[in-house]
This record gives sequence, C-alpha cells and structure tokens, in this order.
Amino acid sequence: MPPQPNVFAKQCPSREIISRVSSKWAMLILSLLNDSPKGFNEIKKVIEGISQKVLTENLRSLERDGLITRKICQTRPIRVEYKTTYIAKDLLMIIESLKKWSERSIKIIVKNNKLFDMRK
Amino acid sequence: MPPQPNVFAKQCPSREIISRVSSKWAMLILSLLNDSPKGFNEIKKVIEGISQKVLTENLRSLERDGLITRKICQTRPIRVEYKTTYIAKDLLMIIESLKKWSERSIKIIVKNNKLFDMRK
DNA sequence: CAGAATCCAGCTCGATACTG
DNA sequence: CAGTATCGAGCTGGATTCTG
Repeated sequence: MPPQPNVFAKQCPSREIISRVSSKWAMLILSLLNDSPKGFNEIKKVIEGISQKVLTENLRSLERDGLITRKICQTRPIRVEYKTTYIAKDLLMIIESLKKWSERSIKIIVKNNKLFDMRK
Repeated sequence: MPPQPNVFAKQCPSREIISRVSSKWAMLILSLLNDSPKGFNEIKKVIEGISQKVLTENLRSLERDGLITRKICQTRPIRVEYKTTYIAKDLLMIIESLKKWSERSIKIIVKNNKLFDMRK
C-alpha cells in the first residue's frame, strides 16, 4: 500500500475533493441547506450574487458527490427540494468552524489588509 | 448593532474572507507552510501544478491577510522564507480537519460520482 | 533564487431566451 | 418553478522572457 496520501500531488483524489467542496459557492450552499431543506429559488434568493447557471452547476456537483440530495415534488407549481446528506455531516461541522473563524478574525484581517496596502 | 452577521450577503466581509482562504491553493500553501517555513521554490516544488505566477499571487494574498509572513534572508543566493502566523493557527486546524475528512470520504465520493455518471 | 512583466488561449460566468 | 441552451465579454492562469 502507498505510504501516505499526499494532498500536494497533482493527481491526488483528496486534493480534487478539497478543491471541489472548498469552493466559495459550495460551502455557502451546503451551509444554507444544513439549516433546512430548500427549493431552488429559495436558495438563489438567500445566496446573493449567484447566477442561476452557477447555482445549477454547483447543485449538480454536490449531488454528484452525494453531499446533497435532489427530490422532485410533483406539486403545482413543481418544487425541487435540496437537502444535505449524512455524508456531508462532518464536512458541515468543518464549514461551521470556518464561518466562526472568519467572523472572529475578520477585524484583524481587515486591519492587516489596510496596513499592507499602506506600505505599498 | 447588526443582529447577526450574514455570510450569505454579497457585501459580507466574512464571506469574502472565506472565499479567499478556502481557495484550493491557499489551503494547500497554508497546510504545507505549517509543517515548517519554506522558500519559494521549495513550495513550488511540493505543490505540484502551481505556476510561479499563481503561487506569487497566493503568497501575496496570504501575506496581505496576515496569515503568513515573508522574510527576506540576505544570503547568496537570496532566500525568501514564508511561514504561517499565529492568526492562521485556528484556520490551520480547520484545514487539517478538511484534509482528514476528504481522505476518509474519498472512497464513497468516488463511488457516488460513478453511480451518478452511470445514471445519465 | 525569487520574483516582475507581458501576452494571450481558454475557461468562467452573467445575460438572455426558451421549455416542461 | 426549475431548469436547459447559447453566446460573448472578461478574467484566470500558463508560458515565456527578463531582472536584482
């Protein structure tokens, strides 16, 4: 068996997964869906600035990875419900940690940015 | 004061930070530098596939956020040493969690991908 | 060694129009 | 409502050349 998985290697599958789930939109979508299942336009409304096309692509990618499910409700008008799966559970805890970290670090980072930009 | 920070808002500074640090390269660079400080080409060699330009950009961005420091050693040949700061400490624990998650989830995700692609 | 600068191919993404 | 399809502007990022 291989010694240790190396996320720095180009063909490392883990590195690929990390880059997929750690995309800005993917994280926001997962985080939002974790509160409660939601329909397409509901998601689009909350996540400001995402286009319909990009949202669709991200939802497909997350569904493909099995991190969310897509349920078509035969109502009128039709509703498609997205929700996170148990596979995403641990990932969601990590995303929450990241959100909390960013919220408590935001001040110092903004300050660092200003200092850096001044020096130039 | 504002009720709750809303990472889903377009102008949310936290959302901006998340998207910066959660970029694939940023995470890999931070993770690598956490093992030990490293020089430019050393980083470039380990992180396969990153170009000089993109690595430079990412290092600048991380330095600007105060997550890494850049120390110029007046040796010959010159060496520039990058290392993570204390501000990045908690973030690095999160990144490690993400690495571990991806490594233990990789099998099921690859399987999910195959299933998804078959159905189409 | 550690970049800066330039050029440009290719991909991303938003806008728009259309469908079941 | 929840998409698909298409098209073009613009940004990303690789390759190359050059510098202190």
